[in-house]
Amino acid sequence: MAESDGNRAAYPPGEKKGCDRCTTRLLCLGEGLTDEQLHGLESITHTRGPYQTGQAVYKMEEKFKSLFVIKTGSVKIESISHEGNNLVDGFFFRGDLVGLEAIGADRYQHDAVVLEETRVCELPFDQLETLCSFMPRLQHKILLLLGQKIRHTNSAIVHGRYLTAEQRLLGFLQVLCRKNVLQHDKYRSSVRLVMSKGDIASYLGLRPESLSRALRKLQSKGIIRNYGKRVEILNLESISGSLCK
Amino acid sequence: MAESDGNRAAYPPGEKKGCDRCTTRLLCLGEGLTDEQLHGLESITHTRGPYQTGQAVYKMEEKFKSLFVIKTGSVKIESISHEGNNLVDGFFFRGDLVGLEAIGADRYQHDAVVLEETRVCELPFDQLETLCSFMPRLQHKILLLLGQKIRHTNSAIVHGRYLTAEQRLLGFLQVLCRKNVLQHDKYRSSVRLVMSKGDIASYLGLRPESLSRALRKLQSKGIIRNYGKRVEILNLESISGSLCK
DNA sequence: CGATCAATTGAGTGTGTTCAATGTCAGTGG
DNA sequence: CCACTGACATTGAACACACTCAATTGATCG
Repeated sequence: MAESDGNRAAYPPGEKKGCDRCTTRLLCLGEGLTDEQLHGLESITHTRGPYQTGQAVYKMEEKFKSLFVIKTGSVKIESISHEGNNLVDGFFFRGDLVGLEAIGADRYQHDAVVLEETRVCELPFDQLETLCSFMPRLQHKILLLLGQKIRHTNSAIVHGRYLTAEQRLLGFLQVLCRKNVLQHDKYRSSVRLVMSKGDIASYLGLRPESLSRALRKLQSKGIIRNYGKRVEILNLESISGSLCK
Repeated sequence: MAESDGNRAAYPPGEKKGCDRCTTRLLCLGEGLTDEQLHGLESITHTRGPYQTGQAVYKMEEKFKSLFVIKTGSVKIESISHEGNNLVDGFFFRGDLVGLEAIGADRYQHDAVVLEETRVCELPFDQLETLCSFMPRLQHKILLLLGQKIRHTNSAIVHGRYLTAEQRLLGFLQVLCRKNVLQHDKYRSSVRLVMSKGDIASYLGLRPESLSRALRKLQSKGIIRNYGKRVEILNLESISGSLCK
């Protein structure tokens, strides 16, 4: 769980290369599969990277071909608004599956840009589909994931509409806490913001200025502490409270 | 294509009852399947209804079991916000597939409430999954639909965030026009609003008051004409213009 | 060390909200 | 047939929150 335990250590020497021993063991897809099935899944995957900050795993112009699982690092997906601005549509972390939005489309719907040094597993989608036909358990898992994605996206709509800037920010920090845990004792947890404030603002549907103000406000309320690229959450319970109010 | 050609006419006498000859021929799922495959699909479906205005096809409390295809009529899905208000999350019309949000969840995520006399086909999801294992084409179709759903929901987020009340309303009317066509010549089309203004407002993330003002504004601009439960769109091109501006 | 970009802060504006009042329409009963 | 009712829709006035624009500070990198 500690964040600095390197990636190398996770590959026992003598192990076969590639995804055979994926750090995350294809976290989101693999759980619940037999070893044999897992092996089948791993046989179609390819490791990619490491990508450096700012590089793209895929871009909007490219034909949709594969999904990607994040082994280490983090990724943002962004598109262009009608006005020509960059719009951040999501953040992904270790174990997350990226590219679901493009399923059934001709091309990717976003640029998937890396926020730090990042390695991923590529899963060619047509092969994944074929595999699903032989592995009902895997098929089930994929459907489940897509359902989750739909639910999550749906709740983001409510999130975006009916909540104030402060509430959105708190919700975001809460999610970030769960996904990207660094330290996390009962009353105090701290999050490293791998993405820029501008990206966060865009993701939350705010101007950077408004985000900045919201941060300051929460700090003055004693709920968080803003150290630039690191935010400390002092008062975790008040989060859920604020969200429900 | 003509919308008033009844449902009975689509069932040749002597044909087996049920969904064997679904009016919509399982529009969203069936296309591209062989007759034999289609028959397999239809063998797991059950007709439900007619439901009357206000009745629920399914409710939040119920265990997720089935997806539903709308044969005739229309449906809204709604949930409860943190503050306890009703939130309309979507509208569905003939041929649409309802319930995708619940895939992989324990229970349905919404109440699916009927807006007029409505008939649906029930598709038990576990049977659908099993069927998919034997019919890669169907599996592909389902995945495609889920992808579409994700994309659609995603774009709704942008929709909700960066557009003014007028723009949202225009976008909504545009979609409604495509789905729910009554008359539709090149410069003039008219939409019947099966749902209440309050539902529309909720769906667009507005107060009913704001929606009302937006309607008036667009009318004064000569883009639409508001006849209570029917809206005439006078100036279809200006819609896309307004959206991009 | 200056250059550049990100983040912050301030003042003024605008769009949608809130709250309250009025208007409209369908259904019901006198 | 008309008055009454209750839900839905519209309108108005004051307000709140996030936006815009502009200036300042801070961080990073050559």
